[in-house]
Amino acid sequence: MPYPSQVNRDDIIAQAWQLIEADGADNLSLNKLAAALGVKAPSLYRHVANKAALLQAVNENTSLRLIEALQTAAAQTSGSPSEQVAALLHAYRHFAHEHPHSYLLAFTNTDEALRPDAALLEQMVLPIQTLMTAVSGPEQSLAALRGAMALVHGFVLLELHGQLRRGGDLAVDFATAVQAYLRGWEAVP
Amino acid sequence: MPYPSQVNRDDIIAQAWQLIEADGADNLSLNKLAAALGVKAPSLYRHVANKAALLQAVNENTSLRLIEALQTAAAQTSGSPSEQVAALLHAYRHFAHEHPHSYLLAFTNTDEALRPDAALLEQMVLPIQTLMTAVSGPEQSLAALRGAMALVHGFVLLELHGQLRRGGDLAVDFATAVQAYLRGWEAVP
DNA sequence: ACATTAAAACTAATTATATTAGTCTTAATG
DNA sequence: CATTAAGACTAATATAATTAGTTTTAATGT
Repeated sequence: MPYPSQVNRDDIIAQAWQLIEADGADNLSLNKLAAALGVKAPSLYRHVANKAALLQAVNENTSLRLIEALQTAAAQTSGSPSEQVAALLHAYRHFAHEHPHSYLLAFTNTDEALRPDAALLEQMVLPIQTLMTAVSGPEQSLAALRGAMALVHGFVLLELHGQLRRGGDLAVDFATAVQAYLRGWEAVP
Repeated sequence: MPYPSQVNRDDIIAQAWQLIEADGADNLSLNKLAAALGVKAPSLYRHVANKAALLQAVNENTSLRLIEALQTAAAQTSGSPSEQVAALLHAYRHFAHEHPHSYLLAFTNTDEALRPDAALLEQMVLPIQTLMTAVSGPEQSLAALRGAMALVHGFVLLELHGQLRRGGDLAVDFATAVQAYLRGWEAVP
């Protein structure tokens, strides 16, 4: 192996993840990343096609972690289907709060190439979908799932982007909104 | 006045808005913008402090247009408070679909300095807030408003970011989700 | 008519970043 | 001990934002 320092693809992605967690994707340059790994920027191209591919790998990492968090939460939840959905939506929000920069990079990206792929997204929402179907019935299950995801995702983004600045307890308001939404599905005419 | 071409701050912001509408903020460079105005990039600094200030002005423009769209919709709506809220949420979504790039730039921004200010945001949601209060009662009106905004904003972003790719009619699913949410508030125990 | 001023353009330079081309180092292999 | 190839390096290029310093020209005052 050449030269003192040595780096592999996984190291690079792990380090990128950490820098993004700390400072956000906007503040990640390949120079900084390389420096953190004790290497110069061009060396990274030995392991990663380009910055987009790197960020895509970071995003896949984020998706996998979120999937894991939701599966864990699903395994630990009990109660009525509605209560369990609520618990998963809270777990989802909790993840976003724990990893705001990674969450934003993974799930609010204009760049087609950086988006998590469809299969991963499906796997991600599967636990919620299953329970939601029990709440809404199978006919409307996709609409009900989409509404649920919109509600959490939207709430989280409004929080992360600083658009809920009028006070009050955001955790309580989130719980209240989720309950209203689920109650609406239970009260189908 | 000096030199053949001449440009003022409003021209610059209007042109930036148009380029962003067409191609997204990621594809706007000061070079392109200046060229579209028949001028060189450094000339822009005579009228705008820097790129951030320019984008901030563009975002304010977007907010004002959205405010106008919602006020117009509010003026034309009739029916029960729930029906009127639903109509406003549809108008909101419609605006986002008509102006996806501008919407994303204005409302999904990590950069503190680019965010629409609090007063403008309040003005924006005021028509929705007023009606929502009639649905939820005044006690819970802030939570109810936040949930409604989260639902639309989240739904729109999932759409714009290509995360609802499993078919079905998204307009119908949106309407369905909104109805469920509002029904939930009407069915408060 | 002419000199002055000031707004607003310009060119040239600086910094940062991603990326490519071409070179050097060294561990492993024959 | 020679060769090879992975993986580092330096140097160079292109694009962007931004700053410094210069030039143009309309308007103003004498």
